[in-house]
Amino acid sequence: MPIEDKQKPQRNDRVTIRTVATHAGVSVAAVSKVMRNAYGVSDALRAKVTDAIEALAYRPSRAARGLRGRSFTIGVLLIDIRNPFLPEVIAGVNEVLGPSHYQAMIGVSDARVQLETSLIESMIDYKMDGLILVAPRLPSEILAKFAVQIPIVAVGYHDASATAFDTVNADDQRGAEIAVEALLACGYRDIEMLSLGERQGHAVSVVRQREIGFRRAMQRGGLGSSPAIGKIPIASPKREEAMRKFLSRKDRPRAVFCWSDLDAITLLSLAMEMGVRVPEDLAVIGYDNSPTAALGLVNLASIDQSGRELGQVATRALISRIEGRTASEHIFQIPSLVSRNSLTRSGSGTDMKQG
Amino acid sequence: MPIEDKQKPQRNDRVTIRTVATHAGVSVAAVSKVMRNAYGVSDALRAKVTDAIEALAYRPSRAARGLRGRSFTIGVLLIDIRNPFLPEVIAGVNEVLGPSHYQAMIGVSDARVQLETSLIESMIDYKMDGLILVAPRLPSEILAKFAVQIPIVAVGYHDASATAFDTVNADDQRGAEIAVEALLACGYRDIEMLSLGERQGHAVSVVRQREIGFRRAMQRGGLGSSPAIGKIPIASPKREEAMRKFLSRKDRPRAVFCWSDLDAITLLSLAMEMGVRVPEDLAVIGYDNSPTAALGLVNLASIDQSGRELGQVATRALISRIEGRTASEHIFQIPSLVSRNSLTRSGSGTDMKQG
DNA sequence: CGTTATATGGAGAACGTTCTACAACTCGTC
DNA sequence: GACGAGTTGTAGAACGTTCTCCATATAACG
Repeated sequence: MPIEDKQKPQRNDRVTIRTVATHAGVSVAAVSKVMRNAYGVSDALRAKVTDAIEALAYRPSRAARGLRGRSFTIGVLLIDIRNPFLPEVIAGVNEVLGPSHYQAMIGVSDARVQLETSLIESMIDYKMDGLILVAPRLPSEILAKFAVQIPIVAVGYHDASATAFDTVNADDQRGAEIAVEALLACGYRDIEMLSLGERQGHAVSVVRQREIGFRRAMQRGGLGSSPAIGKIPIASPKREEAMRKFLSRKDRPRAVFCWSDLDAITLLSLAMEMGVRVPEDLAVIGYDNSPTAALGLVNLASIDQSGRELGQVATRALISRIEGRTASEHIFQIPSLVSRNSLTRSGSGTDMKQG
Repeated sequence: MPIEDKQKPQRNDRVTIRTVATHAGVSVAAVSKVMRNAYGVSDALRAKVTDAIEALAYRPSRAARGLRGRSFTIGVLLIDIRNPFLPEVIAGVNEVLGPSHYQAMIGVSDARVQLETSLIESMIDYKMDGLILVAPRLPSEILAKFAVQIPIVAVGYHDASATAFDTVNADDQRGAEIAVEALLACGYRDIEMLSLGERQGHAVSVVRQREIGFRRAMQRGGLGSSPAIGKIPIASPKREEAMRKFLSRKDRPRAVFCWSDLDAITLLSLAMEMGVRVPEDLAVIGYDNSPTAALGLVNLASIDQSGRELGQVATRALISRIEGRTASEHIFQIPSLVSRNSLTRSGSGTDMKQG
């Protein structure tokens, strides 16, 4: 079949929408229409175009797409890549995105507000179609401002009053309550929480929510109106120092609830080094049910909040918002207890999962 | 009837390069020149423009930049986000990128060749300036084809003959030798390796390189011409089953070298469950020196290959290639041994048996 | 037949940058 | 006062899409 040659020198070897149009003998607009599944395309035209796309192995430029329309990319912002809980969220995101035509690009902010801001801006500048922010540090007003420019779903960010963006959370208050209830059920009364020492107490953060749940459950259990909450710094040398201090305290509590498995596991390790027996001298319960906690060597009881599901739900919410939903959604999941030997010597040592 | 993608992008009065130009009373080209630090800009002009940029909080659109020039973004492709070694690489990348004007965007391929290809293509389509591929699965010819379109540095990919792209590796052969030498130095003679059971043996992969080093060191130590190498599948249920089988073998070796801490740590856990004492009954040495290995509870001897440094070096290599280098570079780092209790009871006196 | 509605395809203006080519202006220098 | 040589700024053509009109062909109807 003769193809009309427009004498247009193809200096670049890249296959563009124009190459496809020429090859199929149709207009650029027609190809674009087929690509976008737009209205007003006959079966014959569609066939011609898809054949040409196939033959030329055409891939639309995301950069050019972003300039005008959608880029079919969603950005995921992680606060920290070393916390083993976060990869689970990514896995969930990818599972939902897999069959769709969207792709995820991940940025890592390392818990620095400055970098977080600039990554969000970059993602907007890339004309990404939506953002999933995992445990962002920015205040709600700032997020709301960004949300005007791009659909946003925040995970691990407790602000159910936000109207500009969606949130997806495990119920961290309830999770902490479950932890305390489990300790109480084992007969422990002298209970403390080891929380995270952040510079500014971020009311929306999962950590603060867990503190609230801890306090409520303790009060409900009749254990004082202001139960003890210790703060462990995030930086490494001071972090272990604080834990050692806790472990060697004379009035060390009988049981401890750690805000995260990360801390609980380090605590377990230090306890072993210092000859503090777990659970005989000190019962420990963590949060996240990370893979390391499940190791027989570690055997850490933990609150499970399925990062995978969180990622899946967040992704679905984001897509629905991209496709036009405007009312904000705030989704909660209920965490559950995974009982292991650090809580009580339970005989077999196999996992016991309870609602 | 066809489904039409409908979207109403909010009309946003974005600050563009044109806004800045008008505000500063200069041309668009002048602003672009200042942005790019190009030649032929007077101090007065520069001052006017930077003031306007500041006043308007102008951010250039990466999408538009990518269409014409550079996007100042580099793509990082991770084979798997759950392996705790990989976050270290990212950390190294971010450290080098931090002070520069480049930013990293990460894609996760989940070890699927199909997804890996499409992510690389996406990153090219985004007009990213360069790619760091961490332990890619694609064959060298394919990578070379991509490398024509975009600068590529492969990490954990042994192909020193590649001319189209750079490689950055720890010397995995040497690492395995060091592991065997350490086991020999402890007096163990009956040594096996537990390697990864991949579908197609990928000669460029770190795993195969470690097998080569293992064989060479064993032969050099006079321990047979074809030492035993077991294969552990990657999928979870079969994986533990294979390890249990190994641990309960009557002719189980006295010492084992695992290709990765991931496997070594699981092995340690199962050994404890099954009553196999480490190191008394079985000495174990891993690879990667991951944070979990360093835990007192785990205390796994391991070969350290500093993922952070690998990330840093790869990033510097990529930037130099983006800035014009054309000859390929193949960089090696020498790994080192971190001795811990899983290798030999070394005096710190920690007990592997929990309780 | 003429008129109108509908279905299909195309022209061409955005989108926000980069960067080449060139204009204008200042200094010397002969 | 003509002529380079150098310096500083600008105009305008890409880049590869999307998407709003608009043109044309066909069908439906009086």
